[in-house]
Amino acid sequence: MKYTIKDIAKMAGVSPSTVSKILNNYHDIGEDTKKAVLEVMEKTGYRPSYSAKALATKKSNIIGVIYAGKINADFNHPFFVDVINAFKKNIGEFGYDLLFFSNEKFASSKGDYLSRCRHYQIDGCIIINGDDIEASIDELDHSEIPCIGVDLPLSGKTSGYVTTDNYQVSAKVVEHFYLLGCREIAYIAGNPKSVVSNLRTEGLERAMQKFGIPFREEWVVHGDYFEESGYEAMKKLLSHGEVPQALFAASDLMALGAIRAIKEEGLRIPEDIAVVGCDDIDAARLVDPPLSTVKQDKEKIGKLAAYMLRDLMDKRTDSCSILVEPELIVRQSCGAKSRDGSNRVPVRQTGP
Amino acid sequence: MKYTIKDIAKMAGVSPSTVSKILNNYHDIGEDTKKAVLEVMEKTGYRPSYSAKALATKKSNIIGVIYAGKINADFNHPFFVDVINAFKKNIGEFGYDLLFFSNEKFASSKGDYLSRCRHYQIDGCIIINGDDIEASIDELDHSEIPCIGVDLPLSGKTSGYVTTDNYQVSAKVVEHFYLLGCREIAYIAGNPKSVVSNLRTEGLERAMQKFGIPFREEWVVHGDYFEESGYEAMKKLLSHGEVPQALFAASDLMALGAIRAIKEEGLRIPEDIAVVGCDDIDAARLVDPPLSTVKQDKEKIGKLAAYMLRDLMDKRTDSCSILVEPELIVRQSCGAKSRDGSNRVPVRQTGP
DNA sequence: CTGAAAGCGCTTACAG
DNA sequence: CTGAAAGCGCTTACAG
Repeated sequence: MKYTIKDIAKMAGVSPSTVSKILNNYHDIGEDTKKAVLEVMEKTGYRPSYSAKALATKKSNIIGVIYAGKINADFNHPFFVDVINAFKKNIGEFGYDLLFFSNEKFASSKGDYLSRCRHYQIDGCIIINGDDIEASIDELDHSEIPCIGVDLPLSGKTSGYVTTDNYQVSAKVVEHFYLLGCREIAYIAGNPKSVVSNLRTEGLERAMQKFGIPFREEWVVHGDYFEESGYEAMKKLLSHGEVPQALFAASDLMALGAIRAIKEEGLRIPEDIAVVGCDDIDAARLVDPPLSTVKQDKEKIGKLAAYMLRDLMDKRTDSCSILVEPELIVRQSCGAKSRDGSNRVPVRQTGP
Repeated sequence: MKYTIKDIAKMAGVSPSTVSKILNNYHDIGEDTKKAVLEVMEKTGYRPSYSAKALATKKSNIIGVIYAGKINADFNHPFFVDVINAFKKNIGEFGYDLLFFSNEKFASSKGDYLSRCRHYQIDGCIIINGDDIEASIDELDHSEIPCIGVDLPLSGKTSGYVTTDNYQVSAKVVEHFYLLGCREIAYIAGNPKSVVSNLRTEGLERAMQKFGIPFREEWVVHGDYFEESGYEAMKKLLSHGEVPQALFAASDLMALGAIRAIKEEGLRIPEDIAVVGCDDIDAARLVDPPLSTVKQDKEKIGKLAAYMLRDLMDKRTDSCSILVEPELIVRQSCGAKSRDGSNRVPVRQTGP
């Protein structure tokens, strides 16, 4: 049996308006009336209709989740899945549910995000960055609907974004290598069309400059984030005849591919080449040698996104943006730790 | 500017009823009228209000996604994330969006899934199985709302479920070991409270019986699916003094933990102990030796769930259930393939 | 402190 | 083939 606000009103001997006010925590309600109504609600297990409320208030308590642009995989993206997870948890505590747009049905009008948000009367959006962002994201960004970008700089008046400080990602690695005495650093970058990837390359270049390490173009090669491309990239790097002291790969998978190539050449890790990856995937700690890597604070990113979006929706803040510090996870592949886990004193000689 | 059905009607010189009929593809509409209205819609970029429609029709075009019971992680569960991904893709093509319930806000009434589904006028549900299922799942299962369980047998008149054939999971491993000449098979099981885990244990027992292999209680030990528990379990197994010819672990992570323990004892894989895991996580193909494993067909499970739910919602079918075949992925850890990838003739002697 | 009434934007018999 | 009217279940000024 499904009850409406009218039923409850009748059963409690009051008007629907009164019930509505109790539902919405108005304070000018008599104690006795309130108690009586609450009792009826309890007894009947009454639950207000969501769509009726949404229709009347033009508010939905629903947050839209958009995977913008081309993205390798929606849910099973190793980075975003954790971010969304943390986001869901935190925004859930504010009473919002999450609506994932299906792109398939509306393939033609897929881009028309604003219309779709209005259609559902979405209260706010979280937009996950892929490659080749559609133009209509811009439209949404600059609409009246609050949006938070993840790894995607938004500029609308009711928008904000959270990103890992991608400069720091490479800067931390460079610093670490520097302190270990490595000056010849090779780099396997990601897709040169990706904003994130380019920020990291830039960060690497700057950090090396800062430490007075020469940045050599021929030691930068691009992959596609997957293992095979890391293998190929490393083969190419080694084909020059020179062996770099250290390697930074923009993804753990590429780092693992590179390690395979290095081993095939009969070189040792970290003795001949120190390796650091990026992402901290599960496999990183399970392979041999355990892979040092840079980890993004996905929990914090998701949580910040939730809090920022809430503030935006409540009009407590204007557009805002935050950079989150990445963390360097030191395992054995970079040579800073010996197999038994103790710290090792850097013994390398600098320069050729 | 937001248009309503009234605006469109006025601009096209017809009644709202007519517009509504065009929106809903009624066939008794004059060609000219239709064309005129469509034109206005196009020009204005009109999008009907979702909540108004939902209120009037009591249909939402939204599918609820419920993670029932305690589950280690919602989105980043290695198995379910792929299932949901495939589900989303397929159900999206039927025009449905996905609503993920936030459990946090409603912690007290968390269990009251039925109310919440009615509240949103959810058209159907997909329910993901965790441990210790709440009683209210049962209520939902037996309600008028169509539900599909994943790894969760539902019994309602408008419910169905899809599961991997968990008997086959262990049966395939046993058969494989048998053909390699292994008769002494140890097993690291999962949580003894988990239905799935118990089905697999049962399947193992039966299959071994079928092949005339003795099932020894002392060679079954339980873990919690994570790496450390696999390590501990293997230590325990080896502490008996006897070394099994083969090991099946109910998760890849436990298999990797076990491999660590085996290596520590100075034993070789697969020469001394052949190992097969379960899940086919990324790390499985990246470790040394690459881990043989059993893979569930997550794509198919997600797709079937979508099709079955659609049929249930359209009342094209009654309750239904499907078992999906698992697949054995042969790599090097089980001894069937040599390092160079060629097949190896089983050379083991049977028995002690 | 409480209630009558209009309105949110659709759909759906029903009449013509 | 088209339209007038009632209804879906809430909220919100407004009056008292």
